Amino acid sequence: MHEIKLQHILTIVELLSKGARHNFVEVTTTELGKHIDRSQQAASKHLLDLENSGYIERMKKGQKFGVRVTDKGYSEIQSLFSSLRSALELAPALIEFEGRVVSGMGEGAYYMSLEGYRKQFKEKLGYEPYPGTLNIRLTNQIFMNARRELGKHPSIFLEGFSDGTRTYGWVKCFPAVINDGAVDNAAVLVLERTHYDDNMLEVIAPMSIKHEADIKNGDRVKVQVQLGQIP
Amino acid sequence: MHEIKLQHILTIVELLSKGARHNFVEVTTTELGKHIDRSQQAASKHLLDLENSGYIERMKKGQKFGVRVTDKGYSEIQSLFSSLRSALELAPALIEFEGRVVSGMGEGAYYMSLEGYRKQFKEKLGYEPYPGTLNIRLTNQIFMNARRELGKHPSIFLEGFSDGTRTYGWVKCFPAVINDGAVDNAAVLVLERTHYDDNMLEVIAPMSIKHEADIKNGDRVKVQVQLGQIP
DNA sequence: ATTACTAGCTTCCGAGTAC
DNA sequence: TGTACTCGGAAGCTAGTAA
Repeated sequence: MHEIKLQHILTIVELLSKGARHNFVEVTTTELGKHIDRSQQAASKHLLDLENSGYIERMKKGQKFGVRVTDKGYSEIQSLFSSLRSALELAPALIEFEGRVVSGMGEGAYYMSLEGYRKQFKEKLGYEPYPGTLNIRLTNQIFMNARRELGKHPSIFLEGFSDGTRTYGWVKCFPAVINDGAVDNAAVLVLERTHYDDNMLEVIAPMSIKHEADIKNGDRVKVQVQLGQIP
Repeated sequence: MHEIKLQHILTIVELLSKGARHNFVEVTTTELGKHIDRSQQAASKHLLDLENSGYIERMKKGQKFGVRVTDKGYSEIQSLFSSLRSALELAPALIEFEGRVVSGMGEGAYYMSLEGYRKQFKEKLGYEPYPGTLNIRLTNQIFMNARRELGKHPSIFLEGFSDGTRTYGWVKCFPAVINDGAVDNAAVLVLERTHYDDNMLEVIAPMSIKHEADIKNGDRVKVQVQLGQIP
């Protein structure tokens, strides 16, 4: 895969940023060492190794050297660059949860039916949720941790409001898919004032999820939250 | 600059491409070692080190581990990515030459005045060259090497032609700047059939370069060839 | 000034193996 | 199966120094 030794990466990068792609640039080993945070001797060794491997070329220029990165050296860095890019970009923006359906306490359904939320659902999600949230108890510590950090990610944000008597907190919605597509327009809710623990996941959809996905209380269920779809 | 150890880069990249940015993914040290071309023990050590440094988080998941890259780990990779990008992109596409002006042999000027070339100059460079090329003898081995490889780069290409009697070879033109801008619309020529050595540089411009830049035979002169401006 | 050799130290890795 | 310990060797680094 990567022929080049990792230790040499910073050295080539430093040379490239000095313009050594097309020109022989004057670089002293002392100066180079300082930039890559190594000793002068290490820098010298790097240049020797890189030269022997055909990644750079050097020309005596008085006492110093002129150094240039070869095509071979350049393409090695490009290759590494591509690896990094795909690792960073392809990181699927998708958080998976697994758990068991538990009977809803009716509470979520009540809040979601309030006019102050319903009109925001309609406006921002494009539908009014089926009256009744799906409650999922997460089974693994891993998922509980992920649940706890869900709120950090960009979300569809419903403002809190007041009905004169009391105030209601904000709600963050995360588009989600149930059981690999059995329901594909659900949303996981994160409430400002949650009434559950971190091991509970509350999910809504335009239709009854239990009916659509044919699941009942106690069944295992998979929820995939889609990140990166919110502008 | 980069806190992360270079040896750990491939490990994190591998984890990220498995989706470990947002989820705890199951990875065995054996499998991981195989991907980063190290032993199982090395992979295990990497994970331990990365965990202790706060670049990844792990959760026991049965016998295996669930591994996730933390924000800290992610931003380290992003930082390295940025370094690579600027090294690759900012690599100034500019080749510098230095040499001394020598008296032209008149030959270049003759060829450049031929109708077959002149109309191509007008069309592709936007001007007809001043009758008389500037001839520069390169002073340093470094520049001679660069001169030799100049022809490999993308250029403004003038086709060869025949006048019935004899044929004339192609000419590659490279936009160039003389003495830091004294003349900024010159062009270095690389001829198919060069009449000079690799240590000679032939330059044209719409006006007399000697007059514009106030130089005479024997003077030192700097020529900067601009690459990457040719589509 | 430079570059780069040598010696010695530290880090990293792989094999064997415990759990 | 897994992970990760110890240990011996290889690789990488630094300091000193030669040229």
